[in-house]
Amino acid sequence: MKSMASTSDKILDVAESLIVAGGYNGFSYADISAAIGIRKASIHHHFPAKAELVAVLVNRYAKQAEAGLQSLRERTASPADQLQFYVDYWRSCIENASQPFCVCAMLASEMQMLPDEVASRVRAHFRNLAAWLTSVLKAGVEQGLFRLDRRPEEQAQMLMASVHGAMLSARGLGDPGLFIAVVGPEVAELRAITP
Amino acid sequence: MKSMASTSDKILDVAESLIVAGGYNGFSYADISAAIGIRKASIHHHFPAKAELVAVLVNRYAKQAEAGLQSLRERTASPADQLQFYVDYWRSCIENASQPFCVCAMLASEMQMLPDEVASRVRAHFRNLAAWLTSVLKAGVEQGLFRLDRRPEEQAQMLMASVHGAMLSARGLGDPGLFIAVVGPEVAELRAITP
DNA sequence: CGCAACCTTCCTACTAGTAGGTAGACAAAA
DNA sequence: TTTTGTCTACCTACTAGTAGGAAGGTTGCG
Repeated sequence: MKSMASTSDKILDVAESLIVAGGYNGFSYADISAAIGIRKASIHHHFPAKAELVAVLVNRYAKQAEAGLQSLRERTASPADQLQFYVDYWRSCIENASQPFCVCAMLASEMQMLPDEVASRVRAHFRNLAAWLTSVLKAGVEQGLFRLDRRPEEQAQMLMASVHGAMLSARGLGDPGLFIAVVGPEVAELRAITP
Repeated sequence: MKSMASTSDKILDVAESLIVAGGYNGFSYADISAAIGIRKASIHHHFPAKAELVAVLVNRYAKQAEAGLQSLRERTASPADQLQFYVDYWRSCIENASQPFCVCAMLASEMQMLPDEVASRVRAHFRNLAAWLTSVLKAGVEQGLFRLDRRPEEQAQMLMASVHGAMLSARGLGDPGLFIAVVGPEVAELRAITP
């Protein structure tokens, strides 16, 4: 049997899904308290302040994401497949509603009123993700798998925007299938243009 | 002299900019009260409940947007120029920080915890925007200005996602210029593929 | 006209409930 | 014994929302 998560991990897990649902101002210690059967004060023992809790949460999220992307790049030979796996990961998250939005994308929309300690970590994750996409695109170009119309840096930003925008459309229109309907062709186009 | 806006319009104006900054849960009647020098109770006189205020606000926003897009289609001959004006509108909003995010995109990210009366209006605006983009693309194809790889409906969804995703990237990375860096090429590509 | 009834807008003063956060007691583990 | 985790009980500030009334304009009517 597993499920031996520590209390602080449980707190972060619940907070994460609450943030995905409603953002930084969309949840409270009371919500977490109710969800995991612990008093508010006990949460303050683990995370004295809300800003700190979310900062730790974003740290953990970014670290997991980076590890996932890193191992994806190591284990998967083709940059084209790396991109496909990345997109499929989000497709399944959104379609089975397990995590229908990116934590950092959610927080990025509220950037203007986020505590500094949170905002800077969100920015860092955006930079990391853009860098990973850039490196995958570059590798793909070197291997003759992709031919890009733009510089890899620009194309990576365009791809990242598509992914986040597609999440937003899926939410806004209440149609999970929209995610892959938007992102799928965008990725396919990179592979198709191989003259 | 102008600036003879009614109190309820002032309330909506302030609420709009507060929502753009922090979303539905990111503002309170007290914030509006402080911004326009009126008591909280007076705001409740105009808008009894918060959900109603935001519903009216989204209605107004969607109506203005629809009128703007409609007149753009009537006054501007080329579908290619219509698209360009649309994108440039947002570029200037973002670059001079006058309204650096779409109200409905902001609310769409919080969709899961929005009151029904607000959520349905946000969905409606997304549908309207997608429909407008679709019709512009269709007209462009008919006039031989665009040649799309996908059906106009799909291409419109991809374009809408790019626009929203680009707004998010500009925010998340704190770089207003990113908006046009992402959306510009996306639009240019539609025009370029005219064999 | 004069005057009352009404309506709109705003106010002060309040409610019940929730926000994030604190102090200190207690039990179990190291 | 000290540390760790949890608890009860509490605090202050703020949340959306309500009650009741004052000021001023508008309308209808004798």
